[in-house]
Parts: sequence; C-alpha cells; structure tokens
Amino acid sequence: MSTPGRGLHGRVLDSLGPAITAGEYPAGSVLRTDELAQRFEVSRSVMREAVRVLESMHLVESRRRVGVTVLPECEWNVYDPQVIRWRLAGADRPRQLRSLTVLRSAVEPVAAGLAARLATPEQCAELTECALGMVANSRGHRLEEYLFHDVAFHRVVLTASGNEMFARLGGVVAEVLAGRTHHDVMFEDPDPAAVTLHVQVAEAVRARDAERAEELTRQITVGALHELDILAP
Amino acid sequence: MSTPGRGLHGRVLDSLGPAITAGEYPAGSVLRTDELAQRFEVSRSVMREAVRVLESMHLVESRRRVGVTVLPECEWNVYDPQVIRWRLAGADRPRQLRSLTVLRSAVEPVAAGLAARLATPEQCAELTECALGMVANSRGHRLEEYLFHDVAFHRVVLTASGNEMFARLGGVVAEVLAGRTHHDVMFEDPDPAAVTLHVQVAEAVRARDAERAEELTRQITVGALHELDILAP
DNA sequence: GCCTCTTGAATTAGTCGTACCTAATGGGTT
DNA sequence: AACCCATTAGGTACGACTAATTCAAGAGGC
Repeated sequence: MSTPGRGLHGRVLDSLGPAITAGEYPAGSVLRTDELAQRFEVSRSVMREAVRVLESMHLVESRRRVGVTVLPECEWNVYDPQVIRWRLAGADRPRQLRSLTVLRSAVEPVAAGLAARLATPEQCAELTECALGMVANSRGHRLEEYLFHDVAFHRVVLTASGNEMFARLGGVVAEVLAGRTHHDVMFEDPDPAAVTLHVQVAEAVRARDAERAEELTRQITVGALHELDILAP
Repeated sequence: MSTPGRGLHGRVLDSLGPAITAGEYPAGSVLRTDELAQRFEVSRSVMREAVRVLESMHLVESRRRVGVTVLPECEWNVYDPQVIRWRLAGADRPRQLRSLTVLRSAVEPVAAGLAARLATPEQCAELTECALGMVANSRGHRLEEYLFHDVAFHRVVLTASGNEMFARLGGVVAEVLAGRTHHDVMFEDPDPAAVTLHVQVAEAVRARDAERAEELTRQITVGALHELDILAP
C-alpha cells in the first residue's frame, strides 16, 4: 500500500506512526529527537523530517526545551489516509472500522443521489459493469473477485457524485471492504440481497432516479452497519 | 488560526502551501529544493522539512534527479485542515465552500440522529443553551454573537454523535459558517426559519427522537445548500 | 519563617552549512 | 539498438551554533 520505502524518514514513520496511533505512547508522553534518532539509527536530520510529518498529522507537537509530545487522540488528523492505515493495522482496528462504516452510512447515500443526477454515460456503464461483476462472482467463494468489483462500484459512485470530498473517500471505502473480506466477517458467499441492491442502485443511477439511488444505497450501508452490530442511525 | 509561526519551516509552508493549492504551480510543475531554499532565504534543511510536510499532504512528490513535482488536485489530502484553510483563503474558495457544504449535508443529519441517541444530559443542556443564544442574537445585526452560538451548536451535535470522524468536522463547519457570515451572503439578520429549526433540533435531541433530529437537521443543511445555489441532493 | 519574584544555568529543539552518497536521467559511444 | 558514463538533484550525515523554555536557587518582601 502507498510507498513504503520513500526514503529513510519513511522507514522511521512506518515504525513510529503505528506505535503512536496504537497508543504505545500515551497522550502527553515526551520523546526526544536525539534519542529517537539513536533508536532508529538515523541522523538527526532524518528524524527531524519524520517528526515534522507526524506534527503535520497532529499526532505530536514539538516544543523547545521539552521534546516531542504525543497529542491526545482527539487532536489527530483521523482523515489522513496514512493515519487511517496505521490505525486499521493496529489494535483498535474494530473501533476504527466502526467509525469509518458510520461515515460511509452518512456519505454514500448522498453521493449516490448526486451520482444519479451527474453521472456521465460512461460512469453509468462502469457502474452496471461493476454490479454485473459482483453478480457473476457472488457464488462459489470467489471472494477476491467479488471484492474487486465491490470496491470499484463504490469508487465510481463516489467519483460520479462530482464532489471531491466524497471522491477522496474511495480509498477509505476500499480499506473497509477489504478489511471485511480479509479479516472479519464474510467467510461465506456475500448476502444475495446486498448484491441485488447494488444492481438496483446501478439501475437507479442510469434512470436518473436520485431518490431511489439514495434510498437503495442507504439500505446497503445499513446492512454494513448491522454486520458490525452498530445500531442503525 | 492554528499556529502561524511554529518555526521557519512553518513560514515557508504558509507561503508555499497557499501558492500550490491556489494553482500557481500547475500539476506537473517541477521545483528544486535548492532554488526554493534560496527564494525563501532558508537553509536546505528547513526547506526539506517543509517539502516533507507538503509531501505528507500529497501536494507534491519528491523524486531523485527530478525535483519536487506538484501533484494533480485529485491526489491532495483535501481533508487536511491545513489544506482546507489554504484553499478557503485562495481563489477557488467558492468551489471549496460548495464541496464542504455538500459534505455537511451528508454528515450532519446522521450525526444529529446519533446525537439524539447518545448525547449526555450535559450535551443536551449545551445544545439548548446554544439554540437559545442563537435566538437571542437573531435580530439586530448581532451577526458575530449569532455565529458564535451557531458554530458551538453544530460542534456539540458533531461531538455528541460519538463518532470521532464526525467530531473532527467541527472545525470545517466552523470555517464554512464563518465564511458565510464574513465573506458571502447574510448581510442581514439570519433566516428566522433556520433559527427555529435549531431550537427544534435541540428539543428533538433532548427528547431522544432520532428520526426527528435527523430530519430537522436535514432541513437546516438543505437550506445551506440553497444559499449556495446547489441543487438539493 | 514563609511566600513571591527574579535571575541564571541547564536542556532541548531550531537553524545553518558542508561534505559526501545515491540513484535516476540523458546523451554519447560502440 | 544496447550499453556505459557523466551529470544532476535529492538523500543522508555530522558538527557547530542559536534560541527559547523550564526549573531551581537565591534575593527580597510580607
């Protein structure tokens, strides 16, 4: 995922970022740049660059005469894809998945409604194609192929909404769906009802029926919430 | 806003960040670290730290033998509060406000529904207090006081939803509301209907009526969409 | 005697400049 | 066309110095 080895400071981040987001250093913990540089066997310059990045994510704060202070969770840039990945890889993965699924349940229906008004013919075709791909792989434990089309489907919807903020959630949805397939539930074939809903959403978007697209997508996300035992909003 | 002078690299970012997000350097433009360091009259170390931060926001990409390449807009971390601020301060402020308002229209109703189920008594009280503050300042051109309570109201709703992703949008909503008061529409007293809706949302949350809280908040956000001439989703 | 204010020493991040390494790139050679 | 090498710009390391902030010791006042 992303670019693991984009320099030494990247290696440091790949170690330090997950450690911080996992709560290994409680809020208020103080780290010293030189000590960290020694621990990771890099120069101070490299460590400083890593700290700057963590600072831009609001994971830490650097102050003179004090050191690098870990900030409380409520300060973190939880929308930063890197932070999301670190947290999904860590111990509170379930909590993170719940947060993201609730976000999906808010965003995706609205995005689908907008997509029904704004999608280009090409995007409508893509959507239908994805839905058909899901149908074709919904039986016989073809989970990977199913996931591929599922992710593509939601990406197209979010992109077709014409809203850049929605479009940028494509990666998040991909992570959530992949997580569901690989780690958590879904050991058997996907729910046929969900597959049908995706096909119907594609139809609604093609038919420019915004309300129907929104309502159908809402049903999809409600299903996702139930899978995680979240009370439906 | 935030911390303007958190070191030399911060100064550089305050210049370079807005320039990039404003499109002064089109996607694909190549900058050289040394040249930038000279231009901003800082050492290469400081410039490198600034570039690292821009890189973590996916505004630029640094490659050997090439330089620092500006990435296309679709790659940017548009949820980074710093990026949002830079873009709101720039030329495509209107487009940014539209994006954010659409995001609000998706998130806030769901957040209000959750808040109705999860808000603590203290949060219910805060909400009522904010709504009353809005009423008290809804006449007589007390725009600043009205804005203050409006922002506080939405912040409480987002926080009370119990979802960290929603809670972190409090700052975004604050920017949007402040922008509406200071730059764009609203030269006269706020719409009485909107004020009433806020009071009713506070009541619905207090009464644990999730559906009503969600629907009323949807009406508020639909109003915000109309103010910006966005077709209601 | 206790409290407060001042002062200064210790500490740690911030900045700078240099030197050298590494890897892409492009052109020249075979 | 394949290969090789010089060029170039970022990557890393190190050392010296600066500046801000904290903490504690001591002076002064109550």
